[in-house]
Amino acid sequence: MIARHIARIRARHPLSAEEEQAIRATIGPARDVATHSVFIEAGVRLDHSTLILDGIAARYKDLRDGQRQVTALHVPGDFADLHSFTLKRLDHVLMALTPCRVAMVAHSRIADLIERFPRLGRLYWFSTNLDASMHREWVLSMGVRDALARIAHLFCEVQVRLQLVGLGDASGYALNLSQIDLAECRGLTAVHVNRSLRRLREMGVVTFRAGRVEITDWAALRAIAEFDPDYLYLDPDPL
Amino acid sequence: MIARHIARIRARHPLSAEEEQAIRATIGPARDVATHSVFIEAGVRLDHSTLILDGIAARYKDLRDGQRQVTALHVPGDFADLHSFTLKRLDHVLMALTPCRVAMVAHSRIADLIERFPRLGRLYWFSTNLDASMHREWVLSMGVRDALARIAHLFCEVQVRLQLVGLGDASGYALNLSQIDLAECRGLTAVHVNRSLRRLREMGVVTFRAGRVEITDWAALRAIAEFDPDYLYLDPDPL
DNA sequence: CGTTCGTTTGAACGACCTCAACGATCGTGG
DNA sequence: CCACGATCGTTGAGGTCGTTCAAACGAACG
Repeated sequence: MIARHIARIRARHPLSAEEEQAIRATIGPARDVATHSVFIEAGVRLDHSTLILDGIAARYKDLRDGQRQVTALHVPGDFADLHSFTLKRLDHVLMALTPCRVAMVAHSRIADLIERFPRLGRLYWFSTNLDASMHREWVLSMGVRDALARIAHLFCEVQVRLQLVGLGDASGYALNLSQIDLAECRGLTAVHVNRSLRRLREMGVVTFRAGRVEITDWAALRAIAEFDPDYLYLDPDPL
Repeated sequence: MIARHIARIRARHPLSAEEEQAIRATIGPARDVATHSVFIEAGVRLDHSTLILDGIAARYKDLRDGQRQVTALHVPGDFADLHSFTLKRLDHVLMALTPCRVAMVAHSRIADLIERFPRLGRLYWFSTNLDASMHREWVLSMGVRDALARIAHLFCEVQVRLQLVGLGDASGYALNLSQIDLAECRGLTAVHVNRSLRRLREMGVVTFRAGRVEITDWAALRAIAEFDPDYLYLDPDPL
């Protein structure tokens, strides 16, 4: 399952066999996390980061009245909280949105790794900068896209990210989230998400049902979202 | 003027005289950038990062119909595009919102610096992760805060960030942006920003006029915004 | 087989937008 | 020095997108 993490890196940068081996050696014990359970609390001092082996996880923050906003989604192969390596504690919570299998990676091992392989340090730095790039695209979505485009954009982003690690295909992918989860990702109410999903379905663009995103018209979906994958930095760069 | 950059770092982490000297040695030539002029284009391969010595700069993205969304604001002492060190090209534009003085820092110098001082590498990594943390707070703002809270939150954030580098005081600070700029930061129209500013003024909380944010009731402003500075990681940590 | 959780739909409301007009300020050029 | 255009701020009226509230339905699960 670490393979997905390696695949994710290789999609953007070459990785030697030696580097791959060194990365694999850092991976600590794995554990299962149940749906909707929090596996990293905000504000707690951390000495490890968490790799998503399987399932979908979310970073979220909430306001006093209980309104919750998901700020990032994580798919298999992603580090959910690599940024805790430098931040030491997080400003948000990490929660499993589906049953997840995660592996702990001690910060001390990451420190050793990047000392021995400084280039991997930059690759991991890149990875957190990629998270930031996705955050910016989300700011753009929440700021100027309407509900239809926001939802469409999320479907596009997840499609690309999952395909990178060998999950899903051109026709769609498994995404076992509730409409409530989607609403919390997009800054909308579940009611409005429901109506927007219906519109997308009736337009023959995409169907979200039974934990699966079925893309029936990729070009249209992309157009509605104004999705430009540039911000995912997919063109390999030697760094 | 580099002093603000040093102050910004010292607000979060200790810095030895030797480290400070090494950082100062990386700073390249400075230049002036006029209001509303772009100093880093999207998609262009970069070999340097840009330090803001003076003035306010913004990262923005826009959609086809011309709708613009600012994804981050930068104050003196900030690197506007340190992330280009690993990303190599940016997914967004960098523009001066007020007359700015900026300094170029060659990526090769940064590479040398962090090779000689690995801890500074982590501090700079931290800095980009801090940017990401602010992005997340912006996602939260755009997702769940209403117009009044969004604007109030921005005023709070900038207040704290400017005070860190010795600009402004408890009563307020200079912020020479137009209401249009503010609107593009908050995903609102200029008209609605205008009305919201009036409300904040009439409530006796904050006045935005003549390029200045005058905070008349910090507690109220903070309450309206539900501003919690946690995400700015101000408690010094040895790393 | 009742309870719970998510989905779906309707009706009414409200926050924010659009369009439009006018005023103030300021730099520029006649 | 004044006229002019440009830019920004301000206000009003009306429209729309998304919300709130409410209710009914289906599926999953003990």
